[in-house]
Amino acid sequence: MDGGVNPVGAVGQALRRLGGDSTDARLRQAAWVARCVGRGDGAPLRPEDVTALAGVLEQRDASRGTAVFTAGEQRSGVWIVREGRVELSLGSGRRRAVIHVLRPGDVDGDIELLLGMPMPYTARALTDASVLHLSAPGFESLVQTNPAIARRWLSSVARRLAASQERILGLLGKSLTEQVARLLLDEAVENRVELTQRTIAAMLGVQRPSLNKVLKQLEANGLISISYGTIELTDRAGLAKRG
Amino acid sequence: MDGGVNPVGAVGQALRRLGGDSTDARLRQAAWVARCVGRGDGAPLRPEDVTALAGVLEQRDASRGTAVFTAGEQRSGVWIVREGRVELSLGSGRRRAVIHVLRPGDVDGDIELLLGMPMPYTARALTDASVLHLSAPGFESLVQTNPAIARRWLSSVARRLAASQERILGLLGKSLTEQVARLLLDEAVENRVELTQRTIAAMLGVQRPSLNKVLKQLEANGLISISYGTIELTDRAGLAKRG
DNA sequence: TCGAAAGTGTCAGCACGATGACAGAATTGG
DNA sequence: CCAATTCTGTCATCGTGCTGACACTTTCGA
Repeated sequence: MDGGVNPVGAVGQALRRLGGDSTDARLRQAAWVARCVGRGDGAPLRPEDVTALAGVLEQRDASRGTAVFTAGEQRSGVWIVREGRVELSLGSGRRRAVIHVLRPGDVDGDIELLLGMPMPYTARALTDASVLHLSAPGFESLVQTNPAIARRWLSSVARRLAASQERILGLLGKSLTEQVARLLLDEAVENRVELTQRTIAAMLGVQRPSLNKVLKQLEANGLISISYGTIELTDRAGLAKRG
Repeated sequence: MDGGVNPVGAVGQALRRLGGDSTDARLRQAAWVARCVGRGDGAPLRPEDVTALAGVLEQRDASRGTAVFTAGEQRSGVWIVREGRVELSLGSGRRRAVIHVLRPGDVDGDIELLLGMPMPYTARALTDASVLHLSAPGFESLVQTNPAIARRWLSSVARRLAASQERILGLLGKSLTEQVARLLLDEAVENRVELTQRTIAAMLGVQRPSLNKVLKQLEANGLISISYGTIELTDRAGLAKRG
C-alpha cells in the first residue's frame, strides 16, 4: 500500500476507528468470502448429485426482489441456485453494496457452515429464481452417510479457499494497475464486471479515487469501457499484458 | 501498494520476468501455504485419533539435518510431527530461505494433497525428530471409511485456509507499520519470530529496506529487539496498539 | 415527475515506500 | 581459523497512491 494509506499517528488511528474504515474492511472481507462460492468445477455437488439428492434438498422459489437468506443468519445451511440470478449484498437500505451475483449451479453457505460463522451478506433474487436448500442438520447427515460426497466436498472447499487465497496473494506487491487488471479479468462474466468502483476499491484495499484514476487510464487505452455499476472488458488480451 | 512497487512499462515488465520478482512471489506463496499447517485446535486429528491410527500411520525418525520431504514431491502424503522441530524452507543450497518451523502436533501435507499440488517447500529436521506419515492412498481410504474423521478434516481444512485468508485480508489497506505489527504478533512463538527480514518482506510483498526501516522504528520505541534471523517481541501490548 | 441518494469524475498537495546501491556484522562451511 | 556468504543497516531520489474536497451524472423511490 501506499504511504498515504493512513494518516500516521493518533489522528489516523482515531479516524480509522470511527467506522469509515471498518465499513470498508467488512465489505472487503464479505466480498472475498463471496469469492469462495462453489462454481463450475469448484462446486461440491455435481449435477447428477443434485438430482440424486432430490429427496433431501428442499426446493424454494424466490420471486424477484425476495430475500433468500439474510446477513447474520447462523447455520443458514447450504444454498444451491437452480434458476435465475441471486444478488449478494451488504449493508441495509440504500447504503447496500452488491458484492457478487450467484448464477445457476452456484453453491453457497457451506463454508460459513463449516466455519460456524454467520452469513456475512444478504442474498436477494435479482430475477425470479429457484433455489435448493440443504439445512445444517441435513448437511451433517449427508457427509456422515455418504463418504463419496464428503470426499468431494473436502476437495471442493480446499480448492475454493486456496484459489481465493492465491488470488489475493497475487495482488500483494503489485502496482495498482496490475492489481486492477487482474481483478477485472478474474471477475468478468461474459466480459462484464458488475461491481461499483467503491466495491472494487474496497476489495483491493485502496481508495476509490485511486481506482478511478487507473480505470480511466485503462479506458483511455481502449482496454475497458466504464458505465454505471458495470465495467466492460473490450480487450482481454491487452488487459492481461497489464496484469 | 506503493507507486514505487514497479518500474512502470516495458522495462519493469522485463525486470519482473527475470526472476528477481518471481523468486519473491514463490517465496511469498510458499510461506503463506505453510501458514495453513494444522496446529493446535486447527489440526485435523486429535491426539486420541493419532494413537487410534497407530496401525495406519508409519513412524519415521529423522536425525538432525535429514530431509523429511522435498519441494516438488507429488502426493507426498500427510506428515505429523511427533517430536522435535522440522524446518520448512525454499530454494536450493545456500540460497534457501526458512519459511516456517513445524512443532510437535503439527500436521502438514493434507492441503497439498487435496489440491493436487506438489509440496512447495522442503522439510528438514532441525533437531532429531520423529514424524508420522500417512500415504496418499492411506489418506483416501481413511476418509472413505471413517466419516467422523472425514468430517473433522473438512472443518479443519476450511478453518485453516479461511484463517489464513483473513490474515492476508487484514493486511490490505493498512500502513506498513500496521502490517508488520500484525504479522509479528501472529507469527510469534514464545515472543520470538525466527524469520529473516527478507522472508518477512516477501510475505508482505514489500521491499526489504522498507521493512527494515519500520523494524528499526519499532525497536527504537522499545517494542521489539532485532537480532540475526530472529525478532523478539518485548512489548506485545504496545505492538498490538500499532496493529 | 421530481428530488434525494448513490455512483462517477477530477484535482492539488503530500507522504510513504520503492529502488538500487553500498557497507558492516554475524554465520557457516571448508 | 579464514573466506565466502548471508543478513542487517542505511541512504538519496523518485513516483504512486492517499487525502479531502467538490461537481457532475445516473438511478430509484416517493
